Amino acid sequence: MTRPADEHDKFLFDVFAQRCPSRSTLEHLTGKWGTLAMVALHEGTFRFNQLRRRVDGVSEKMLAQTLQALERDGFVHREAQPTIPPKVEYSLTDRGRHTAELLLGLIQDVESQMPDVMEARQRYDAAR
Amino acid sequence: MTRPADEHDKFLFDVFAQRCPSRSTLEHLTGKWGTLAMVALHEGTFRFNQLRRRVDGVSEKMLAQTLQALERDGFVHREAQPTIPPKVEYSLTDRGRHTAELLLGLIQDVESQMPDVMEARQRYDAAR
DNA sequence: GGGTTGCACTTTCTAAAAGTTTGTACAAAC
DNA sequence: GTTTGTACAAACTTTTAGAAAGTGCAACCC
Repeated sequence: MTRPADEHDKFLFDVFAQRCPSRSTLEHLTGKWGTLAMVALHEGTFRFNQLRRRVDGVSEKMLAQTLQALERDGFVHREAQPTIPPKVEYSLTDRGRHTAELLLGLIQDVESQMPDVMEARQRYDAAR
Repeated sequence: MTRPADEHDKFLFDVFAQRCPSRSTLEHLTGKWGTLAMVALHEGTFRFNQLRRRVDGVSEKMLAQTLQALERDGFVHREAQPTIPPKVEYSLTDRGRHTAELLLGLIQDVESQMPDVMEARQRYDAAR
């Protein structure tokens, strides 16, 4: 008799191990644009260029790449209409929405800590 | 009469704006090594090379750089003894510990979703 | 006592990633 | 009929990450 599957899986993945697939998934979510894309999509459905304007500073290439990685991991749903000009709508999957909430919490935490962060930076820079 | 300070600060920082200082703070935390370093330090105090072994795959240069950024932002505390050989201990500040808990939650969420992620990847790759 | 190892980095060099620009095939607005 | 917009892909350039070596000494091995 083997252990139940969910108890087993708990120990199968470890982000601290270099080769674990969870490492790349984490990077897709926390990479420079991953977090911003996820949290933007948490606000609703976006078309490609709409999303690009929301995520200030992202290049077309990187947004496409980021969205492809997130779609492949099952966080983002891509709905394309094969019309000309093309119309593609991006939204979160159920799983994506769940994770986006954690990322949203993180962003809000960071924004609220910024006054303290700015102060810490000044103290650090002054000390040299 | 002005608005109270905390209500004001809420709107002062926005990660979606390219030039907002909160953008770089978020990147320090969520960058490739930031998250791993924060969560490792959540387990306790580490010396430099000890941490390097814990965060599998990080180079000396990147770990030093990551820790400096996190120290400057006030998430990490650095305690150096000017002995030979040098002894430097890294730990989280109170603020760092608070944020590290959010990152830990994210990591655990990712690890537990990995079976689904692997399945999603296979479906995505099979569809071409 | 001579060689290796460990410490916490910094500096230099190269490989990989990010960013920029151009091209696509049309359609609608001007 | 020229410009604008769509959602990218491909080619090229710049920035960054990673790998390797250097530092200055002390403690261990044999």
